[in-house]
Amino acid sequence: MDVLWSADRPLTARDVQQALSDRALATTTVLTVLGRLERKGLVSRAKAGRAYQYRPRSSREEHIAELMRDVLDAAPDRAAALASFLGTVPPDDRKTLRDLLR
Amino acid sequence: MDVLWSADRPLTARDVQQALSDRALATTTVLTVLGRLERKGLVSRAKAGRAYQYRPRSSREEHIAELMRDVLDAAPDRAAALASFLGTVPPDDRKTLRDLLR
DNA sequence: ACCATACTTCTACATCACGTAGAATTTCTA
DNA sequence: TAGAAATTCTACGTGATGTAGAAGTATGGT
Repeated sequence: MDVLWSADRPLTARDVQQALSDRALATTTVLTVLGRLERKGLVSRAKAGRAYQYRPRSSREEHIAELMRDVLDAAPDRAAALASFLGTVPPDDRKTLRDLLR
Repeated sequence: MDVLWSADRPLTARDVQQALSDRALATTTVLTVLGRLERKGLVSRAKAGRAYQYRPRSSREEHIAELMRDVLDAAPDRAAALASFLGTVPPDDRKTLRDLLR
């Protein structure tokens, strides 16, 4: 996902493999992972010539926001959870939120 | 964790087992899980007579807040993640946050 | 039109977390 | 001190994940 999120265009498996060349992954490994990510709805793919091109279904930040929401949804007392959250977060984040909520 | 969080006092393994009596878990099963939770820092225990008593290290809401923070920490652009988060959350939550930030 | 090559799919294996519990050991308490 | 209760150690099945080989399919150049 990091590779796909960092790219500004859809990537083929080979592109991803090259981006991770330090790990020397087999092509099939990359394909397997991309396939699993697709099955989980994190990426979509479209045929482009001989290969598929993969792109993230949502941005990294959207994804993170969704994860945060999922976590929050486990709270019986959402307000208390949010209060605690504000407490553990750096002041900058509180300022960001204040501005966004205006 | 749900059992421990719902209790207003430290619980022994037997207490937990009884609280989950519908699942008919073996005592050792409960002990194993409590031990793993302790290893992960989610609960602490203190000897009380023959048995240990377990209690959550933090409240459910504190725990949830920490998880949210962990997720947020994975964002390179925290402000964007927070903005997205506010967008996926119900209006009530936004109001809660507005009030808390005042 | 054909074949080598690139790409994909299917299958597989190791590892890890987790739910579950038996065997063996320790420790109260009557 | 003996028996019951509790803990520890070990273990097994399952599902997610990282990894990749074998085999099938399609593409592009000649």
